[in-house]
Order: sequence, then C-alpha cells, then structure tokens
Amino acid sequence: MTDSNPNAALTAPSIPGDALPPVEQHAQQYATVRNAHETELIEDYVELIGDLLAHRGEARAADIANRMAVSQATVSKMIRRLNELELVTSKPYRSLFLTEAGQKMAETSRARHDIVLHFLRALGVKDATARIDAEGMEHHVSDETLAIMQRFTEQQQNN
Amino acid sequence: MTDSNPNAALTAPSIPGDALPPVEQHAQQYATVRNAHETELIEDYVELIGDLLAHRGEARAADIANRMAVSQATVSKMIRRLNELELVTSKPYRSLFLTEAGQKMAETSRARHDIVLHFLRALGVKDATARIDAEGMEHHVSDETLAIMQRFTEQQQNN
DNA sequence: CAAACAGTTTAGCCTTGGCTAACAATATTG
DNA sequence: CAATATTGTTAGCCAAGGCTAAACTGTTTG
Ligand SMILES: [Mn+2]
Ligand SMILES: [Mn+2]
Ligand SMILES: [Mn+2]
Ligand SMILES: [Mn+2]
Repeated sequence: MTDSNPNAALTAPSIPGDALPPVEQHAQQYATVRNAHETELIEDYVELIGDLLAHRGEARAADIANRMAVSQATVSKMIRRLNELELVTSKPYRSLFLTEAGQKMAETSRARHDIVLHFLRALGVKDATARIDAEGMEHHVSDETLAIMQRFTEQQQNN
Repeated sequence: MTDSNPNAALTAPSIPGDALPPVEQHAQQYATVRNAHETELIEDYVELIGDLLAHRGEARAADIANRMAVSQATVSKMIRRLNELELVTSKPYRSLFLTEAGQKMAETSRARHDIVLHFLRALGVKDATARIDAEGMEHHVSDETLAIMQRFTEQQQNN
C-alpha cells in the first residue's frame, strides 16, 4: 500500500516540481478514468441513436456505422449489448428505438456533451477542434467542473 | 457513406436542436477518440515512471501497481509491452528506467497534464476534482485547446 | 417479378487490459 | 543465516471492442 524506498529524500534530484499526490488519491485518479472508459462507448452510441431519432426520425445500423466510422458488424454486436442492457429496442432489419432508460441516458449525455462543446467554443477554440475535443473530454468531466463550464459559457455570452 | 432516409426533413420532429455534423466530420470525432484510447494508458505509465524517477529516484513495479490501483501482474505485463516499444529499460527485480524516447514521451505527457490541471484550478475547480478530471481529459485535448488553456491560466495569474 | 443492390446478422479472428493463482527471486529480520 | 515477508514473473482466464468474410433479409428496379 505504501511506496518502497523510504529514504527518498536522500536520492531524489533537486528539482522535484509538483509533489506526487498521496497513493490513495493518485490511485483514485486512474480508477475514475478506468471507470469512465467502461461506459463511454455505450453513452456515445445511445447519444447518437437519440440524435438520429431526433434529427432523422430513425436510427439505422448503417447510419451509426457510417457516423462512427466503424464496420457494420461492430455496430450489430454493440446493438445486441445495448439490447441486453435494455437501453434500446430493436426488431431485425428495422430502426432502433430508445427505451425509457435509453432516453434518459441520451438526454444526460447530450446535455453534458453540449456543455463541454459550448464551453470550448466560448474559450475561443475553433468549432471543428472543439467538436473533436468535446467528444473525448465529455466522459471525463465531473459534475463540479461541468457546472463551472456552464457558468463560464453563460458569462461569456453576457458580454 | 451517406445517411439513409433522404426525405428526413419531412419526418423530422419540430425541435431539432443543433444540427448533426456532416458524416465525415462526425466520423472524425469518434476516430480521434479511438486513437487517443490506444495511446493513453502507455502515456500514463511512462509519465508515472518519469514522476517516480524524478521524485523517488526509482520506479518499482510495486509502486506503479499501488499508484494505479492495479495488480502487480497487470503492471508486469505492461512493462513487457513498454520494453517492446523501447520506452523503458528493465532488469528483472530492478527499478525501471526510461529510454530517450520514453523520457521524451514522459516530458510531453507531463507538460500536457500540468497545463490541463493548472487550467482547471484556474477555472475554479477544487484541487482533488481537478486532478481526477485532468487524468482523463488530458488525452483528449488538442494542441490548439492546450495553447488556449495555457494562456487562460497565465492571464488568471496576472490578476 | 426476378435480379441486383443495400442493409443486417453471424461466425470467427485479433489485441488490449484487466484479474487470480502459483511460483521465483530478493530483502528483511529474529 | 535461516525463516519470513516482500516483490516480481508467469500462466491462464475473461470481457470489450475492433476487424473480415459469408450468409441472410429486405428493397428497388429492369
Ligand atoms: Mn457525446
Ligand atoms: Mn464521446
Ligand atoms: Mn497524465
Ligand atoms: Mn491520464
């Protein structure tokens, strides 16, 4: 549980920069990231399906494959998983639809995604870059940071 | 390559929110994220090894396992990979060291990580939260955004 | 309405990144 | 210095998320 080399002070170089965080806190950082990685792809699928339903009226596997730049086989497998998780309903060869739980997840993810995207634009990041960055960052932004981003964006707009 | 349902405008609901980006751009978002995921764990290992070397004088597998909250077996396997990638050198039962390439990656990752962390703190995020968010966000921040974050932090400090 | 095309599913493969259990090497200590 | 504790390695397992190739279903069109 604790670091080896107890007499670190004796061997450490002279310019240590920022200190290392305590082991438990440091471990928490990585664990939180691993956790986010478990859910983020699911969130992106559900969010995209919600967007396709909202903007196109239907969400076909082929559209998802094209929009994600992934093979149709990959999408088909993932749809089975979403089904098992009871996030979508699907009849073979028909459009997907979101369950109640799926709609809730889609809304939450969409809202969070928008906050991050609008924040980056408010910061001065070009739209195309902001979109790319937001797609990855969104899954690693705490509620605390999210709230601050939202306030920042609003203040920026009242100027 | 293009969406199905060409007469989307006819079937789309009345509150479309932000429009969907063009397929190619949308695909690029997800592809960039997938790309980042391929390298981020490697970067975190190399960065941590660099930090342990800087602050402790040595980087032992057990320390990495504790700091990452991961089993020693997982670390051992990853070290083999880092060796194959020629990012670290290691003798059995001895401390790890970074190769030239490893040092370069560690520096780059550390710098990027610090910019994101300091930016979040400058935004007003609590330290513990900022550390957690930065650990995940850092891998998804473009150079463009990174530069803007750095400027923001500096301006905040000159107040 | 049959053929061609488009969309979907399945099977089987691969890599990554986790884990536990068992074993091996080194370090610490009675 | 032998016994014990710590550290490191190996083997074998698993799930996730990619892929290609082949089969199947549904739609469009000559
Ligand atoms: Mn999203
Ligand atoms: Mn995303
Ligand atoms: Mn980092
Ligand atoms: Mn990280």
